[in-house]
Amino acid sequence: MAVKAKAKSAEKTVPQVQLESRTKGERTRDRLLDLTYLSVIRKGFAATSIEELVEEAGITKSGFFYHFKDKQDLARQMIERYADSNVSFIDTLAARARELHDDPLHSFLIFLKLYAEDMNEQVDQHPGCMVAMVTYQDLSFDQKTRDLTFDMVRNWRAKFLTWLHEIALAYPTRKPVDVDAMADTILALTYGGMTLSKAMGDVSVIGRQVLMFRETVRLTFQES
Amino acid sequence: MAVKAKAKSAEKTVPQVQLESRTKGERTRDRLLDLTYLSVIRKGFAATSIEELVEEAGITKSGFFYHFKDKQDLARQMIERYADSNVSFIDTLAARARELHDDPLHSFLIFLKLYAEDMNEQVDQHPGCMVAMVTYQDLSFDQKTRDLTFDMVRNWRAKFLTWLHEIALAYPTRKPVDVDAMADTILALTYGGMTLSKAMGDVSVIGRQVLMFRETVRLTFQES
DNA sequence: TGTACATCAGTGAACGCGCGTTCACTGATGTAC
DNA sequence: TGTACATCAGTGAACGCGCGTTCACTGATGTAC
Repeated sequence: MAVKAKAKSAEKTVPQVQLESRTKGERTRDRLLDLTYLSVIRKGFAATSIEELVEEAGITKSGFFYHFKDKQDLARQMIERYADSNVSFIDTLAARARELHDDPLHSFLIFLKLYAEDMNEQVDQHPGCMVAMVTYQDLSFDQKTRDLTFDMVRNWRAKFLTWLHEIALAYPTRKPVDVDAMADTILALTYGGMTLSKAMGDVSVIGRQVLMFRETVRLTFQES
Repeated sequence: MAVKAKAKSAEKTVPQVQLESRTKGERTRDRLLDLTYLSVIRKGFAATSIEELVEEAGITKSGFFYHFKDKQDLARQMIERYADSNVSFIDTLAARARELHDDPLHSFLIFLKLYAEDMNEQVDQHPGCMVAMVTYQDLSFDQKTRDLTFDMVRNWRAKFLTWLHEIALAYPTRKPVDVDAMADTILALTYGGMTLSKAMGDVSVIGRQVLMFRETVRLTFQES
């Protein structure tokens, strides 16, 4: 979420008031996508009305249809943007962990710690609950949108799997380890933990689950 | 899901055709609740229309309002019935496990095995995804309905917690164990595993996750 | 620098459809005497 | 056993509201010459 704008500013010598590199239309579109995201998480996609979105965005309904072909288009664009930011979130965290330790196991343990901390902070803006939404409301979203979501899940899963294979190679164990299931565990604990933390009103659930899992990973590969 | 009907049959000597002890109205109401459950899981509550439900049930829309005050009433009754069957499902499994072994740890391990097997079988009819639905669509359901759901979660959690405390007492460990987090893990893996298995099209996810967790429990308390 | 045209980012009014809900009515079954 | 009434489990028609979508139009900004 760093400050990114302001790429090429003043070529006309006159230092115009250009604090924002995006056009007016792009800003409106982004605002609509933000509002959609929040509403979908709170109420589901079917209960998210265009009427309501445009009121919050401060434009008219017809203005909405200038930006989006129809409601399905809105869903697709929202999910697309969400998936992108989500993948880059994980990539950043993974890169940081790799940076802090060369060994695959130790960097993975660091990654899990960073992940747990981040999850505790993100409280209500949980990334990933979108996956649950799309999964359980499969008739509200079209095929393209669902595919985007599931690709994201597979993407995450594949990343974890590669990493775990690397670890398994460096740390051979006596008993065989089900690395596939291990890769799934992070995702399962994330999605389930989010549900649970919302239901119980306790934001620390995911973090604690991930830390417990971290201990399991450590013990699995480090049984001296 | 055993055969339950047929309590008091023929008091009038004439052995009337009374294979079903429930009245006609009760049967219709139950059918509506079944259809609602399936539709809510597939599309969410807001996207579940009364029109559609009554068509599938073979009655008219006004017939629906004979059974339910309004749409919220439908949600409440559906969740209520669902929560009841869910609690009794867990209770049955737990009782069976206790029956098979006296020791709290071993019966718990048996319980987890039974639970894992059941989850693999229930495939599409996953109990508990209702929790995710209600949680993520909190504005579609009224307070009463949400409370019912969250009470169910707390109910489950409390049962696991009691059991784990019993185990911790019988099997003291060197390092302190976070039993609260452990109780949450079963729920988190269930809810997250369901999401994941729907997203990946792989029904075995929950079962494998629970079995991995089972191993963790065993190692935690049985480190010789 | 001024004019002509194109694109951007919308507005305002209208549409038809489906949805939840109401209301007066009804045929079948149950119960009282 | 027959009649009177009550309850059960609905029907059929109508309602108003909100929603997604369309369409003709428009003021502001950008670009070409």
